[in-house]
Amino acid sequence: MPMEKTFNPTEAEARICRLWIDHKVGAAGANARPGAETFSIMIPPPNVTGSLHMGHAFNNTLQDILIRWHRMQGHDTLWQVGTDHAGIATQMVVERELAKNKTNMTRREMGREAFLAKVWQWKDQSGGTIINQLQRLGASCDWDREAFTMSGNFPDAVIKVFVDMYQKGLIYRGKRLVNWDPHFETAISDLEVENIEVAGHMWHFKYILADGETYEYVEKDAEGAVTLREKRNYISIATTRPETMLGDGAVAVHPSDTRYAPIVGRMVHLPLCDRLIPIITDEYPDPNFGSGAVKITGAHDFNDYAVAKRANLPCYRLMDTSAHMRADGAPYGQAVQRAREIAAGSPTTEAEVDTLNLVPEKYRGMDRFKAREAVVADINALGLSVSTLQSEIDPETGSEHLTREPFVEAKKIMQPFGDRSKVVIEPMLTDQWFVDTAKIVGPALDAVRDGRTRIMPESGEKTYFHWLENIEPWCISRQLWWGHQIPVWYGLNLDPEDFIDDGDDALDEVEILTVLVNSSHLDRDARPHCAAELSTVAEKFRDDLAPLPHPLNAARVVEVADRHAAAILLAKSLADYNLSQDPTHLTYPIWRDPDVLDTWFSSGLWPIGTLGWPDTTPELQRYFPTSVLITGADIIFFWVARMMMMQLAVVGEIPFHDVYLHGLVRDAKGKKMSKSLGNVVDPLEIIDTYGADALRFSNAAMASLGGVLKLDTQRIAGYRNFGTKLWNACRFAEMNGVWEGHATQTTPPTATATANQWIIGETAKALTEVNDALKTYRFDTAADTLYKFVWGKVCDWYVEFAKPLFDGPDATETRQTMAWVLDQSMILLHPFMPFITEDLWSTTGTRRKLLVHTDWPTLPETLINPDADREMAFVTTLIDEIRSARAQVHVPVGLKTDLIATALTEDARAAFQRNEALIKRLARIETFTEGLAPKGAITLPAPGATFAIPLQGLIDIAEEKSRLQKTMDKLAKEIAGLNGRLNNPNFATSAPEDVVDEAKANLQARLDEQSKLQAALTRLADLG
RNA sequence: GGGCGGUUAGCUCAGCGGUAGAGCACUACGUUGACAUCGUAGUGGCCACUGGUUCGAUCCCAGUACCGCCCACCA
Repeated sequence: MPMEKTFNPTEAEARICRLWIDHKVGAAGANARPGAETFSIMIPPPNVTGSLHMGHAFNNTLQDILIRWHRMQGHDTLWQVGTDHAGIATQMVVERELAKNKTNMTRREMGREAFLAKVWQWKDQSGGTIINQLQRLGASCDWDREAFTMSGNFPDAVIKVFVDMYQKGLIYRGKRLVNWDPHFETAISDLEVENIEVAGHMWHFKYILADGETYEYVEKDAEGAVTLREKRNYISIATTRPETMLGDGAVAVHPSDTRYAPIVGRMVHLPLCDRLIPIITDEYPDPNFGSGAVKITGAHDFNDYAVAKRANLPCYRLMDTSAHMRADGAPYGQAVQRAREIAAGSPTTEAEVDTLNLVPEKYRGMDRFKAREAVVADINALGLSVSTLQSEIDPETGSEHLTREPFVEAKKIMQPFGDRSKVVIEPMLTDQWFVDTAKIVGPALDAVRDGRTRIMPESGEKTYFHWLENIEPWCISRQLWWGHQIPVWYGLNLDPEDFIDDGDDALDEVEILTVLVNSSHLDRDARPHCAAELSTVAEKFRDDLAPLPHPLNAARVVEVADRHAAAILLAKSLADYNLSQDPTHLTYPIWRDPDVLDTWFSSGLWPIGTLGWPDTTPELQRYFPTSVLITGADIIFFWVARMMMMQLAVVGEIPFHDVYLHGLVRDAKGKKMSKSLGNVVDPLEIIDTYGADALRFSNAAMASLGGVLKLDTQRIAGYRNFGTKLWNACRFAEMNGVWEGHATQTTPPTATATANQWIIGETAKALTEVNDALKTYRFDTAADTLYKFVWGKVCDWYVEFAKPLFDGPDATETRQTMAWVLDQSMILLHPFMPFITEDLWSTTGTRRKLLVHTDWPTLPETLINPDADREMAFVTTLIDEIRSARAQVHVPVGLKTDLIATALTEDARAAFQRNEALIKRLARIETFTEGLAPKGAITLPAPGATFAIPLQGLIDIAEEKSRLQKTMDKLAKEIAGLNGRLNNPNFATSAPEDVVDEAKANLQARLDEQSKLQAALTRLADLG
């Protein structure tokens, strides 16, 4: 059955995709030669519930090109595939899904266990989507090894790393100010915060000095001249977040600030709060900004926190987990009473400070932004806002009034937002787990500094260093449910008094549970034990803890726990613990830390985790460290740097030798793709329209190192056409019997015809260039080379040369050469365009193997024949010139002309004769003779020859004159340039010899050409 | 505020010491033994600006302008 005119991607891709999967072509070690070097890549695991976007398509195309290239070379390859559980993202998706149906319970209503069941359900339902889409892209991963960060051995590996790092003191827990996402009600890391400039305001408040004190406030200009002198009873502070003033612990001024020197150490009244706070000095306030005095709210601002720590000020937390003003704890009067005692020096603890709710009753339970309005209104009402005089013209009377208005500055402020939730992040003082990154950053820096791991492009290396050299502790705990739960258990501090019942009856489950929950506040300071399995630390608890007054019935505890989160947690932990001892009764009050780990903590272990660590698996030994990581530059901190730190910390080895970072894929205009802009290009739609090969080739061609990647569908269409071009070259071959009896040949046929020798050499050149390009990750150069070779050499010239050769004595050799050249084209293109090439491979000739497992060629340089190259250059240049000249003097395309050689060297004559058929056909020449140019001919100079095309009556003499003149002008310019250089004495002495020689040869050739043209012009002048 | 990039044909980008290339777009012609998802021939560039180094600079260095991106606590 003859070939169709075009390749049908829709049909073929589905069929070939199936074929590859069924044959497990991407299995670890597939097509490997014994003892071959290994080549391994870890896929950046996409979110399990995600779908393929253009970034994935780009990224995975590059990985697949490398993997296929190495696999065809017989290397032992592994492309490890898998997905990430993506804590926040997935939890968000599932919550959103639940919310779609109003009859569903919310996450909180259904509780942790039930919600996690829903997440797993969702994972099972949608988790295969992206894997499928990767397959449609043509990715040749080892699908049987698909990993998932929440399945198989991976969670065990994660937990083991946590335990190991905990025991080495690399992980610690502490109450710190962290970025808190009020929507997800979890801590997030610095990296998950996006600072965005928004329109904000700055308010200025007066804090009145205690005991009616006053001072002389003096402002001076730069020269020291007094510009303002007044008696004040207040200090002015500025804030963009008025609601936080409720938690102020002090007002700070710079020690050198003379304006406030008289009142440093004095107390001021905190408005609305019935509290006094001190004026302290600290280096932090900038005397030149605002009033120079800063309110210090240790629990809600990172700078203030640092000041508070230095000054030993208590940090009063004002908000709850959803960023509403706190409504818990004792009444305000009581809390503030205790705060005053603490201020007066009463001993306290961090834990106690945290329990004190210093939000006055009025604001309790308010949303933080509502509270802001209320605080501002109330301070204004008290007359404690700094005010300015405003002039107002009465519209009726026209008279001017001066009024005092609160001073509120409109101001652009940088506000932190959660990168997932998009809500304003609240600095929050909470208990969290941290990786002590300072302790593990060294090896990660060294590995890149000494070149064991290379980062490309180099700018990525700079970014990497900059971040790691200024690394902050990494907050790894998340108050989420979907993730790896922290393997730390706590014993409860029980006060035996609490278990003494008023009556004579023994306490029942409900009462005991109530006591546990209420008395302990689930205090995590109490007897933490970290272990992969609770059983391994059970003895420690038994030695340490007092048992419960009497064993509780486990089932009953769970039953009575109701939906109180802490109670459920406790009950569940009790059950977990005791089930390993006694399936029905709970004996010891132990609970497990409910937090889960940051997703990046687990994905940071992706390289070793997917290879079976901590077991010393054969895969770990063979494929680790991996060869290269290909990923977006946007996750260099999130993932790349952390993998470096973690792998080095855990197994003392770099995770990968090379890191290839690429930019973000943008639309054709360079805009970020976003749903709201409506410019999102769906790779699956591109595949449907143009085929996966076209998308892949475009991706490769775009992949220059560094910069933004602009995706243009016109370009994709262009590469689809490129596939069609190859297809049709094969179709041409088929029509000419090239494939009949053809079987794959690793070595090219011995060719005698120059055109055949030449194209064999061109193939060898293309192979070398592609190899060199891929070795240095220049996917764009490789793609460009292949495009130029297949289209520009094979199709534009060789196929045309073959047409006359098929009719001549070299027909057999030419068929063999064409078959070989097209085979090589399919092989070389296969990593880039796997579908069309695999399909062509199967329909052309007899094949022992699928193309995906066909040997990548090694072609000796001796295949490049310089004589053949020179001769074909002569032929193609001549053809080009004849075509060009004909077009310029408007010879009708269909008209064949004669060609006369007016001068010809022996070499040129031989070259011409050997290729006469080709030249005649492609240049549309009827007859060729040697002799004198007749009147009315056009003249064509060539190396070693001068040709003329007689066109009596067909051309205008004037037109030919102007054509020659134009060429002469161009030549004259070049000659002038070359002369200029060669006549410069410094050029000859300073420039390298070969450059000088080249210039001389160049000049000679130009002069040669010039004299030929000049002769032609003279002849025309005689005529005309 | 700090850091890192970019500025080359109408558009998107390569090149990076020897006076410029590709694809697309554009113009003219064209059903020549595969291909109109095509062919042939063309048009189009003081390589952002100013200095410096050099025999020679689009390329190296310094500065300027504009454009991106990342990081950052000015209340």
